[in-house]
Amino acid sequence: MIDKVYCADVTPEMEGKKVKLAGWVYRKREVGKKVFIVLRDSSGIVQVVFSKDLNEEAYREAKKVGIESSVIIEGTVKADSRAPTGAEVQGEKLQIIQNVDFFPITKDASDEFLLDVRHLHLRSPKVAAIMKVKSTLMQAAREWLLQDGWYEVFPPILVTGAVEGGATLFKLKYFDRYAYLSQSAQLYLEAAIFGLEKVWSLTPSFRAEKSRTRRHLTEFWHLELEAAWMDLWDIMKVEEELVSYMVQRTLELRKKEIELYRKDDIKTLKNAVPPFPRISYDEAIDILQSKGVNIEWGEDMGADEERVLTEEFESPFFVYGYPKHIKAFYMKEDPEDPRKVLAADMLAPEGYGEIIGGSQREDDYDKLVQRILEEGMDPKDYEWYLDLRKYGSVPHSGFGLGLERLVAWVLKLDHVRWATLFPRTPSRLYP
RNA sequence: GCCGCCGUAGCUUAGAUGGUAGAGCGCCGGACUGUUAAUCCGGCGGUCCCCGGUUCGAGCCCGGGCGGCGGCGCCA
Repeated sequence: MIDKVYCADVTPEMEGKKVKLAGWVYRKREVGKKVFIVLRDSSGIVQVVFSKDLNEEAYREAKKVGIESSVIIEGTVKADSRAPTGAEVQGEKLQIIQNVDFFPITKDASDEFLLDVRHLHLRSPKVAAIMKVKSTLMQAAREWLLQDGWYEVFPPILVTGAVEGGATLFKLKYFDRYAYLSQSAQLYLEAAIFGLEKVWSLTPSFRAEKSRTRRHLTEFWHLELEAAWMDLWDIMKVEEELVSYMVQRTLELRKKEIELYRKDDIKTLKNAVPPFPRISYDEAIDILQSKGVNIEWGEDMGADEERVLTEEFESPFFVYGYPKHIKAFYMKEDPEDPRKVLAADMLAPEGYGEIIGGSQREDDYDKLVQRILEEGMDPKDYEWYLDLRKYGSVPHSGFGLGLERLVAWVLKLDHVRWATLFPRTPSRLYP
Protein backbone atom coordinates (compact mmCIF):
# COMPACT_ATOMS: atom_id res chain seq x y z
CA MET A 1 0.00 0.00 0.00
CA ILE A 2 1.09 3.52 -0.72
CA ASP A 3 2.82 5.30 2.15
CA LYS A 4 0.57 8.31 2.56
CA VAL A 5 -0.51 10.82 5.15
CA TYR A 6 -4.26 11.01 5.76
CA CYS A 7 -5.87 14.35 4.96
CA ALA A 8 -7.24 14.80 8.46
CA ASP A 9 -3.76 14.28 9.92
CA VAL A 10 -2.33 17.37 8.22
CA THR A 11 -2.19 19.94 11.04
CA PRO A 12 -0.66 23.40 11.47
CA GLU A 13 1.93 21.85 13.79
CA MET A 14 3.37 19.99 10.78
CA GLU A 15 4.51 23.25 9.19
CA GLY A 16 7.44 22.66 6.84
CA LYS A 17 6.99 18.89 6.64
CA LYS A 18 6.96 17.11 3.28
CA VAL A 19 3.88 14.89 2.83
CA LYS A 20 2.42 12.51 0.26
CA LEU A 21 -1.36 12.48 0.04
CA ALA A 22 -3.64 10.13 -1.89
CA GLY A 23 -7.32 10.71 -2.36
CA TRP A 24 -10.02 12.29 -4.46
CA VAL A 25 -10.58 15.86 -5.64
CA TYR A 26 -13.40 17.17 -3.46
CA ARG A 27 -13.40 20.84 -4.52
CA LYS A 28 -11.42 22.75 -7.10
CA ARG A 29 -11.19 26.52 -7.48
CA GLU A 30 -9.07 28.33 -10.02
CA VAL A 31 -8.13 31.84 -9.00
CA GLY A 32 -5.61 33.74 -11.06
CA LYS A 33 -2.26 31.96 -10.98
CA LYS A 34 -3.35 29.49 -8.30
CA VAL A 35 -5.43 26.33 -8.20
CA PHE A 36 -6.99 25.33 -4.89
CA ILE A 37 -7.75 21.67 -4.58
CA VAL A 38 -9.54 20.35 -1.54
CA LEU A 39 -8.50 16.73 -1.30
CA ARG A 40 -10.73 14.14 0.33
CA ASP A 41 -9.94 10.69 1.69
CA SER A 42 -11.58 8.43 4.27
CA SER A 43 -10.26 10.56 7.12
CA GLY A 44 -11.50 13.96 6.00
CA ILE A 45 -10.25 16.85 3.86
CA VAL A 46 -7.23 19.09 3.41
CA GLN A 47 -6.61 21.97 1.00
CA VAL A 48 -3.73 21.83 -1.45
CA VAL A 49 -2.56 24.98 -3.24
CA PHE A 50 -0.87 24.80 -6.62
CA SER A 51 0.84 28.03 -7.64
CA LYS A 52 2.05 28.78 -11.15
CA ASP A 53 5.03 30.72 -9.82
CA LEU A 54 6.03 27.97 -7.41
CA ASN A 55 5.75 24.90 -9.60
CA GLU A 56 4.40 25.36 -13.11
CA GLU A 57 4.17 21.68 -14.05
CA ALA A 58 2.14 20.72 -10.98
CA TYR A 59 -0.03 23.80 -11.55
CA ARG A 60 -0.78 22.69 -15.12
CA GLU A 61 -1.71 19.18 -13.94
CA ALA A 62 -3.92 20.64 -11.21
CA LYS A 63 -5.78 22.75 -13.79
CA LYS A 64 -6.67 19.55 -15.67
CA VAL A 65 -8.30 17.51 -12.91
CA GLY A 66 -12.07 17.26 -12.47
CA ILE A 67 -14.09 16.73 -9.31
CA GLU A 68 -13.66 13.20 -7.86
CA SER A 69 -10.52 12.47 -9.87
CA SER A 70 -8.19 10.16 -7.97
CA VAL A 71 -4.78 11.71 -7.39
CA ILE A 72 -1.52 11.38 -5.50
CA ILE A 73 -0.09 14.69 -4.32
CA GLU A 74 3.25 15.61 -2.82
CA GLY A 75 3.95 18.91 -1.13
CA THR A 76 4.92 20.84 1.97
CA VAL A 77 2.64 21.58 4.90
CA LYS A 78 1.93 25.21 5.70
CA ALA A 79 -0.17 26.61 8.51
CA ASP A 80 -2.67 29.08 7.10
CA SER A 81 -5.82 30.40 8.75
CA ARG A 82 -7.41 30.86 5.31
CA ALA A 83 -7.37 27.10 4.71
CA PRO A 84 -10.55 25.24 5.71
CA THR A 85 -8.75 23.12 8.30
CA GLY A 86 -6.16 25.69 9.39
CA ALA A 87 -3.39 23.89 7.53
CA GLU A 88 -2.78 23.34 3.85
CA VAL A 89 -0.25 21.75 1.55
CA GLN A 90 1.82 23.63 -0.99
CA GLY A 91 1.49 21.35 -3.99
CA GLU A 92 4.75 20.34 -5.63
CA LYS A 93 3.73 17.26 -7.56
CA LEU A 94 0.37 15.96 -8.70
CA GLN A 95 -0.06 12.52 -10.22
CA ILE A 96 -3.46 11.90 -11.79
CA ILE A 97 -4.46 8.26 -11.25
CA GLN A 98 -7.75 8.67 -13.07
CA ASN A 99 -9.18 11.92 -14.31
CA VAL A 100 -12.94 12.53 -14.18
CA ASP A 101 -14.63 14.66 -16.83
CA PHE A 102 -17.69 15.34 -14.79
CA PHE A 103 -19.15 13.93 -11.59
CA PRO A 104 -22.95 13.52 -11.68
CA ILE A 105 -23.59 14.66 -8.11
CA THR A 106 -23.64 18.44 -7.74
CA LYS A 107 -25.04 20.71 -5.09
CA ASP A 108 -28.71 20.56 -6.05
CA ALA A 109 -29.39 16.87 -5.79
CA SER A 110 -32.70 15.44 -4.62
CA ASP A 111 -32.93 12.49 -2.24
CA GLU A 112 -34.36 10.46 -5.08
CA PHE A 113 -31.40 11.19 -7.34
CA LEU A 114 -28.92 10.49 -4.58
CA LEU A 115 -30.51 7.06 -4.18
CA ASP A 116 -30.23 6.48 -7.93
CA VAL A 117 -26.49 7.18 -7.71
CA ARG A 118 -26.03 5.71 -4.28
CA HIS A 119 -22.86 3.96 -5.47
CA LEU A 120 -21.32 7.41 -6.03
CA HIS A 121 -22.96 9.14 -3.09
CA LEU A 122 -21.38 6.73 -0.62
CA ARG A 123 -18.06 8.58 -0.92
CA SER A 124 -19.43 11.85 0.41
CA PRO A 125 -18.11 12.69 3.88
CA LYS A 126 -21.65 12.89 5.26
CA VAL A 127 -22.55 9.41 4.10
CA ALA A 128 -19.19 8.04 5.19
CA ALA A 129 -19.85 9.51 8.65
CA ILE A 130 -23.04 7.44 8.94
CA MET A 131 -21.19 4.29 7.99
CA LYS A 132 -18.45 5.06 10.50
CA VAL A 133 -21.05 5.46 13.24
CA LYS A 134 -22.74 2.20 12.24
CA SER A 135 -19.39 0.42 12.28
CA THR A 136 -18.54 1.84 15.69
CA LEU A 137 -21.93 0.90 17.15
CA MET A 138 -21.30 -2.71 16.16
CA GLN A 139 -17.70 -2.56 17.37
CA ALA A 140 -19.08 -1.46 20.74
CA ALA A 141 -21.72 -4.18 20.69
CA ARG A 142 -19.04 -6.80 20.11
CA GLU A 143 -16.94 -5.40 22.95
CA TRP A 144 -19.89 -5.61 25.33
CA LEU A 145 -21.04 -9.03 24.20
CA LEU A 146 -17.53 -10.43 24.53
CA GLN A 147 -16.97 -9.16 28.06
CA ASP A 148 -20.44 -10.36 29.10
CA GLY A 149 -19.87 -13.90 27.85
CA TRP A 150 -22.07 -14.18 24.77
CA TYR A 151 -21.25 -16.50 21.88
CA GLU A 152 -21.61 -15.26 18.33
CA VAL A 153 -23.43 -17.78 16.12
CA PHE A 154 -24.20 -17.85 12.44
CA PRO A 155 -27.76 -18.90 11.68
CA PRO A 156 -29.15 -19.81 8.25
CA ILE A 157 -30.65 -17.23 5.92
CA LEU A 158 -32.44 -19.78 3.72
CA VAL A 159 -35.35 -21.11 5.72
CA THR A 160 -38.56 -23.04 5.32
CA GLY A 161 -41.14 -21.04 7.21
CA ALA A 162 -42.30 -17.91 8.94
CA VAL A 163 -41.27 -16.65 12.34
CA GLU A 164 -43.81 -13.90 12.64
CA GLY A 165 -47.31 -14.87 11.72
CA GLY A 166 -48.13 -11.72 9.80
CA ALA A 167 -44.87 -10.70 8.17
CA THR A 168 -44.54 -11.76 4.59
CA LEU A 169 -41.64 -13.80 3.29
CA PHE A 170 -39.58 -13.50 0.15
CA LYS A 171 -40.04 -16.79 -1.68
CA LEU A 172 -37.41 -18.25 -3.94
CA LYS A 173 -36.80 -21.44 -5.88
CA TYR A 174 -34.76 -24.02 -4.01
CA PHE A 175 -34.05 -26.79 -6.52
CA ASP A 176 -37.36 -28.62 -6.89
CA ARG A 177 -39.13 -26.86 -4.02
CA TYR A 178 -39.31 -23.44 -2.39
CA ALA A 179 -37.35 -21.69 0.32
CA TYR A 180 -37.69 -18.30 1.98
CA LEU A 181 -35.31 -15.59 3.08
CA SER A 182 -35.10 -15.40 6.84
CA GLN A 183 -37.05 -12.63 8.55
CA SER A 184 -35.48 -13.37 11.93
CA ALA A 185 -32.85 -15.71 13.34
CA GLN A 186 -34.76 -16.07 16.57
CA LEU A 187 -36.02 -19.64 16.25
CA TYR A 188 -32.54 -20.82 15.33
CA LEU A 189 -30.98 -18.89 18.19
CA GLU A 190 -33.44 -20.57 20.55
CA ALA A 191 -32.08 -23.91 19.37
CA ALA A 192 -28.52 -22.71 19.95
CA ILE A 193 -28.99 -21.77 23.63
CA PHE A 194 -29.14 -25.43 24.68
CA GLY A 195 -25.45 -25.77 23.91
CA LEU A 196 -24.22 -22.19 24.38
CA GLU A 197 -26.75 -20.61 26.78
CA LYS A 198 -26.06 -16.99 25.74
CA VAL A 199 -25.89 -16.42 21.97
CA TRP A 200 -26.11 -13.55 19.51
CA SER A 201 -26.03 -13.05 15.78
CA LEU A 202 -25.93 -10.24 13.27
CA THR A 203 -27.75 -11.19 10.08
CA PRO A 204 -29.70 -9.55 7.32
CA SER A 205 -33.44 -10.00 7.80
CA PHE A 206 -35.92 -9.78 4.97
CA ARG A 207 -39.52 -8.63 5.09
CA ALA A 208 -41.63 -8.67 1.95
CA GLU A 209 -43.92 -5.96 3.29
CA LYS A 210 -44.82 -3.09 1.02
CA SER A 211 -44.11 -0.73 3.86
CA ARG A 212 -43.63 2.85 2.80
CA THR A 213 -42.47 4.47 6.00
CA ARG A 214 -39.30 6.05 7.33
CA ARG A 215 -38.73 3.05 9.58
CA HIS A 216 -38.89 0.15 7.10
CA LEU A 217 -36.59 -1.56 4.68
CA THR A 218 -37.18 -4.89 2.98
CA GLU A 219 -33.64 -5.89 3.98
CA PHE A 220 -32.17 -4.75 7.27
CA TRP A 221 -29.40 -5.76 9.68
CA HIS A 222 -30.76 -7.55 12.66
CA LEU A 223 -28.84 -7.89 15.94
CA GLU A 224 -30.45 -10.69 17.92
CA LEU A 225 -29.72 -12.11 21.35
CA GLU A 226 -31.18 -15.18 23.03
CA ALA A 227 -30.37 -16.52 26.49
CA ALA A 228 -31.31 -19.50 28.59
CA TRP A 229 -32.35 -19.01 32.23
CA MET A 230 -33.39 -15.41 31.71
CA ASP A 231 -36.88 -14.06 32.28
CA LEU A 232 -38.29 -10.89 30.71
CA TRP A 233 -36.81 -8.65 33.42
CA ASP A 234 -33.37 -10.19 32.98
CA ILE A 235 -33.36 -9.70 29.22
CA MET A 236 -34.54 -6.09 29.59
CA LYS A 237 -31.46 -5.43 31.72
CA VAL A 238 -29.30 -6.95 28.99
CA GLU A 239 -31.00 -4.74 26.41
CA GLU A 240 -30.44 -1.50 28.27
CA GLU A 241 -26.85 -2.34 29.17
CA LEU A 242 -26.01 -3.29 25.60
CA VAL A 243 -27.70 -0.30 23.98
CA SER A 244 -26.25 2.05 26.56
CA TYR A 245 -22.74 0.74 25.95
CA MET A 246 -23.16 0.99 22.19
CA VAL A 247 -24.37 4.57 22.39
CA GLN A 248 -21.92 5.84 25.04
CA ARG A 249 -18.94 4.22 23.35
CA THR A 250 -19.94 5.68 19.98
CA LEU A 251 -20.38 9.12 21.55
CA GLU A 252 -16.82 8.75 22.81
CA LEU A 253 -15.27 7.49 19.55
CA ARG A 254 -17.41 9.26 16.93
CA LYS A 255 -18.07 12.68 18.42
CA LYS A 256 -17.16 14.45 15.19
CA GLU A 257 -19.46 12.32 13.05
CA ILE A 258 -22.38 12.58 15.49
CA GLU A 259 -21.99 16.36 15.67
CA LEU A 260 -22.21 16.50 11.90
CA TYR A 261 -25.82 15.37 12.26
CA ARG A 262 -26.85 16.43 15.77
CA LYS A 263 -24.67 19.49 16.41
CA ASP A 264 -24.79 19.88 20.21
CA ASP A 265 -28.15 18.19 20.56
CA ILE A 266 -26.89 14.98 22.16
CA LYS A 267 -28.91 15.06 25.37
CA THR A 268 -31.03 11.99 24.62
CA LEU A 269 -27.90 10.04 23.68
CA LYS A 270 -26.18 11.00 26.95
CA ASN A 271 -29.37 10.02 28.78
CA ALA A 272 -29.16 6.49 27.41
CA VAL A 273 -27.77 4.98 30.62
CA PRO A 274 -29.39 2.27 32.76
CA PRO A 275 -31.96 2.02 34.06
CA PHE A 276 -34.12 3.08 31.12
CA PRO A 277 -37.65 4.14 32.12
CA ARG A 278 -40.11 1.24 32.13
CA ILE A 279 -43.80 1.68 31.62
CA SER A 280 -46.42 -0.99 31.28
CA TYR A 281 -48.70 -1.19 28.28
CA ASP A 282 -51.53 -0.24 30.66
CA GLU A 283 -49.69 2.92 31.69
CA ALA A 284 -48.93 3.72 28.06
CA ILE A 285 -52.64 3.55 27.24
CA ASP A 286 -53.40 5.84 30.22
CA ILE A 287 -50.80 8.36 29.06
CA LEU A 288 -52.16 8.32 25.52
CA GLN A 289 -55.76 8.68 26.66
CA SER A 290 -54.79 11.60 28.91
CA LYS A 291 -53.21 13.20 25.82
CA GLY A 292 -56.52 12.90 24.05
CA VAL A 293 -55.49 10.02 21.81
CA ASN A 294 -58.38 7.77 20.87
CA ILE A 295 -57.13 4.32 21.89
CA GLU A 296 -58.63 1.52 23.98
CA TRP A 297 -56.96 -1.24 26.00
CA GLY A 298 -56.21 -4.14 23.69
CA GLU A 299 -55.46 -2.06 20.61
CA ASP A 300 -51.97 -2.02 19.20
CA MET A 301 -50.14 1.27 19.17
CA GLY A 302 -49.82 2.68 15.68
CA ALA A 303 -47.19 5.06 14.39
CA ASP A 304 -49.06 8.13 15.61
CA GLU A 305 -49.60 6.73 19.10
CA GLU A 306 -45.98 5.63 19.37
CA ARG A 307 -44.82 9.09 18.31
CA VAL A 308 -46.92 10.80 20.98
CA LEU A 309 -45.51 8.40 23.56
CA THR A 310 -41.87 8.87 22.55
CA GLU A 311 -42.22 12.62 22.92
CA GLU A 312 -42.87 12.02 26.63
CA PHE A 313 -39.34 10.67 27.12
CA GLU A 314 -35.83 12.01 26.75
CA SER A 315 -34.05 8.67 26.63
CA PRO A 316 -34.84 5.23 25.26
CA PHE A 317 -37.53 3.51 27.33
CA PHE A 318 -39.41 0.23 27.62
CA VAL A 319 -43.06 -0.62 27.15
CA TYR A 320 -43.83 -4.06 28.59
CA GLY A 321 -46.82 -6.32 29.15
CA TYR A 322 -48.62 -6.15 25.84
CA PRO A 323 -51.98 -7.82 25.18
CA LYS A 324 -51.44 -11.36 23.95
CA HIS A 325 -53.53 -11.10 20.79
CA ILE A 326 -51.42 -8.33 19.25
CA LYS A 327 -48.13 -10.16 19.78
CA ALA A 328 -46.38 -13.19 18.27
CA PHE A 329 -47.22 -16.79 19.14
CA TYR A 330 -43.85 -17.65 20.71
CA MET A 331 -44.15 -15.07 23.50
CA LYS A 332 -44.81 -16.42 26.98
CA GLU A 333 -48.15 -15.79 28.55
CA ASP A 334 -48.05 -13.69 31.73
CA PRO A 335 -48.81 -16.14 34.58
CA GLU A 336 -50.42 -13.30 36.53
CA ASP A 337 -52.64 -12.13 33.68
CA PRO A 338 -53.41 -14.52 30.82
CA ARG A 339 -54.59 -11.63 28.65
CA LYS A 340 -50.98 -10.45 28.41
CA VAL A 341 -47.61 -11.72 27.29
CA LEU A 342 -44.16 -11.20 28.81
CA ALA A 343 -43.00 -8.95 26.02
CA ALA A 344 -41.19 -5.62 26.03
CA ASP A 345 -40.28 -3.20 23.27
CA MET A 346 -37.56 -0.60 23.57
CA LEU A 347 -38.55 2.71 22.01
CA ALA A 348 -36.21 5.52 21.08
CA PRO A 349 -37.23 9.07 21.96
CA GLU A 350 -37.70 12.05 19.63
CA GLY A 351 -40.36 10.28 17.62
CA TYR A 352 -38.17 7.37 16.54
CA GLY A 353 -40.07 4.61 18.32
CA GLU A 354 -39.41 0.91 18.33
CA ILE A 355 -35.78 -0.15 17.99
CA ILE A 356 -36.03 -3.43 19.90
CA GLY A 357 -38.72 -6.06 20.18
CA GLY A 358 -38.13 -8.66 22.85
CA SER A 359 -39.85 -11.20 25.06
CA GLN A 360 -39.65 -14.17 27.30
CA ARG A 361 -40.41 -17.20 25.11
CA GLU A 362 -43.11 -19.77 25.73
CA ASP A 363 -41.23 -22.79 27.11
CA ASP A 364 -44.20 -25.06 27.79
CA TYR A 365 -44.93 -27.55 24.99
CA ASP A 366 -48.71 -27.68 25.37
CA LYS A 367 -49.14 -23.94 25.69
CA LEU A 368 -46.99 -23.33 22.62
CA VAL A 369 -49.00 -25.80 20.55
CA GLN A 370 -52.17 -24.07 21.71
CA ARG A 371 -50.83 -20.66 20.72
CA ILE A 372 -49.82 -21.93 17.28
CA LEU A 373 -53.34 -23.28 16.77
CA GLU A 374 -54.90 -20.04 18.00
CA GLU A 375 -52.94 -18.15 15.34
CA GLY A 376 -54.38 -20.47 12.71
CA MET A 377 -51.04 -22.10 11.97
CA ASP A 378 -50.10 -25.76 11.73
CA PRO A 379 -47.96 -27.24 14.57
CA LYS A 380 -46.49 -29.63 12.01
CA ASP A 381 -44.64 -26.70 10.43
CA TYR A 382 -42.96 -26.05 13.77
CA GLU A 383 -42.00 -29.59 14.68
CA TRP A 384 -38.33 -28.99 15.32
CA TYR A 385 -39.10 -25.79 17.20
CA LEU A 386 -41.61 -27.63 19.40
CA ASP A 387 -38.99 -30.32 20.01
CA LEU A 388 -36.98 -27.76 21.95
CA ARG A 389 -39.81 -27.80 24.53
CA LYS A 390 -39.60 -31.59 24.86
CA TYR A 391 -35.90 -32.06 25.54
CA GLY A 392 -34.80 -30.06 28.53
CA SER A 393 -36.93 -26.96 28.03
CA VAL A 394 -35.77 -23.95 30.01
CA PRO A 395 -37.10 -20.51 30.69
CA HIS A 396 -35.46 -18.25 28.13
CA SER A 397 -35.73 -14.82 26.60
CA GLY A 398 -34.38 -12.83 23.70
CA PHE A 399 -34.75 -9.80 21.51
CA GLY A 400 -33.98 -8.29 18.14
CA LEU A 401 -32.54 -4.86 17.48
CA GLY A 402 -32.90 -3.09 14.13
CA LEU A 403 -29.43 -1.72 13.52
CA GLU A 404 -30.52 0.86 10.95
CA ARG A 405 -33.22 2.09 13.30
CA LEU A 406 -30.65 2.56 16.05
CA VAL A 407 -28.35 4.45 13.66
CA ALA A 408 -31.26 6.59 12.44
CA TRP A 409 -32.05 7.65 16.00
CA VAL A 410 -28.40 8.19 17.04
CA LEU A 411 -27.87 10.49 14.03
CA LYS A 412 -31.43 11.89 13.89
CA LEU A 413 -31.80 10.72 10.29
CA ASP A 414 -35.15 11.26 8.60
CA HIS A 415 -35.24 7.74 7.15
CA VAL A 416 -33.60 4.39 7.94
CA ARG A 417 -32.55 4.05 4.31
CA TRP A 418 -29.73 6.56 4.92
CA ALA A 419 -28.34 4.17 7.55
CA THR A 420 -27.55 1.40 5.10
CA LEU A 421 -25.11 1.12 2.18
CA PHE A 422 -27.59 0.18 -0.53
CA PRO A 423 -31.14 0.47 0.79
CA ARG A 424 -33.70 -2.06 -0.35
CA THR A 425 -37.30 -0.94 -0.37
CA PRO A 426 -40.34 -2.25 -2.23
CA SER A 427 -39.53 0.05 -5.15
CA ARG A 428 -35.74 0.07 -4.99
CA LEU A 429 -33.44 -2.86 -5.74
CA TYR A 430 -30.80 -0.92 -7.68
CA PRO A 431 -28.00 0.04 -7.41
C1' G B 1 -53.46 -3.82 0.57
C1' C B 2 -55.23 1.51 1.24
C1' C B 3 -54.86 7.15 0.81
C1' G B 4 -52.21 11.30 -1.35
C1' C B 5 -48.42 13.74 -4.53
C1' C B 6 -44.96 14.02 -8.64
C1' G B 7 -42.33 12.78 -13.75
C1' U B 8 -39.50 19.31 -18.50
C1' A B 9 -31.35 19.57 -20.16
C1' G B 10 -26.49 15.49 -16.30
C1' C B 11 -28.84 17.91 -11.60
C1' U B 12 -32.57 21.62 -9.37
C1' U B 13 -36.52 23.71 -11.74
C1' A B 14 -39.94 28.06 -14.38
C1' G B 15 -43.42 27.50 -18.01
C1' A B 16 -52.26 31.67 -16.14
C1' U B 17 -56.02 31.38 -20.18
C1' G B 18 -53.42 25.35 -25.57
C1' G B 19 -49.72 29.32 -29.98
C1' U B 20 -41.52 29.03 -31.87
C1' A B 21 -39.38 25.26 -24.38
C1' G B 22 -36.56 29.47 -20.39
C1' A B 23 -33.27 29.83 -16.03
C1' G B 24 -29.67 28.40 -12.08
C1' C B 25 -25.94 24.70 -11.08
C1' G B 26 -22.53 21.39 -13.56
C1' C B 27 -19.54 20.96 -18.14
C1' C B 28 -16.39 23.55 -22.23
C1' G B 29 -13.66 28.34 -23.59
C1' G B 30 -11.89 33.06 -21.58
C1' A B 31 -10.72 36.75 -17.37
C1' C B 32 -9.01 37.18 -12.26
C1' U B 33 -2.70 37.23 -6.84
C1' G B 34 -6.04 33.37 -1.49
C1' U B 35 -10.54 30.72 -3.18
C1' U B 36 -14.00 28.47 0.94
C1' A B 37 -19.89 24.20 -3.30
C1' A B 38 -15.61 31.97 -5.53
C1' U B 39 -16.86 35.87 -9.00
C1' C B 40 -17.42 38.01 -14.10
C1' C B 41 -18.02 37.21 -19.75
C1' G B 42 -19.20 33.64 -23.69
C1' G B 43 -20.70 28.66 -25.36
C1' C B 44 -22.52 23.42 -25.70
C1' G B 45 -26.70 20.83 -23.86
C1' G B 46 -34.20 19.07 -24.70
C1' U B 47 -37.80 11.93 -27.15
C1' C B 48 -41.17 17.99 -21.97
C1' C B 49 -41.78 9.51 -18.76
C1' C B 50 -44.47 6.23 -22.66
C1' C B 51 -48.82 5.07 -25.87
C1' G B 52 -53.33 6.77 -27.81
C1' G B 53 -57.14 10.72 -28.34
C1' U B 54 -59.23 15.91 -28.89
C1' U B 55 -57.47 20.24 -31.77
C1' C B 56 -55.30 24.03 -37.39
C1' G B 57 -51.84 23.50 -33.25
C1' A B 58 -50.55 19.74 -26.92
C1' G B 59 -45.20 20.33 -21.98
C1' C B 60 -50.28 22.17 -20.86
C1' C B 61 -56.75 19.18 -22.10
C1' C B 62 -58.82 13.73 -22.03
C1' G B 63 -57.99 8.18 -21.55
C1' G B 64 -54.63 4.25 -20.53
C1' G B 65 -49.83 2.60 -18.97
C1' C B 66 -44.88 2.88 -16.60
C1' G B 67 -41.67 4.88 -12.89
C1' G B 68 -40.76 7.37 -8.33
C1' C B 69 -41.95 9.95 -3.67
C1' G B 70 -44.88 10.90 1.07
C1' G B 71 -48.12 8.56 4.66
C1' C B 72 -51.24 4.38 6.88
C1' G B 73 -51.33 -0.79 8.15
C1' C B 74 -47.39 -4.52 9.44
C1' C B 75 -42.88 -4.72 12.04
C1' A B 76 -36.86 -4.08 13.87
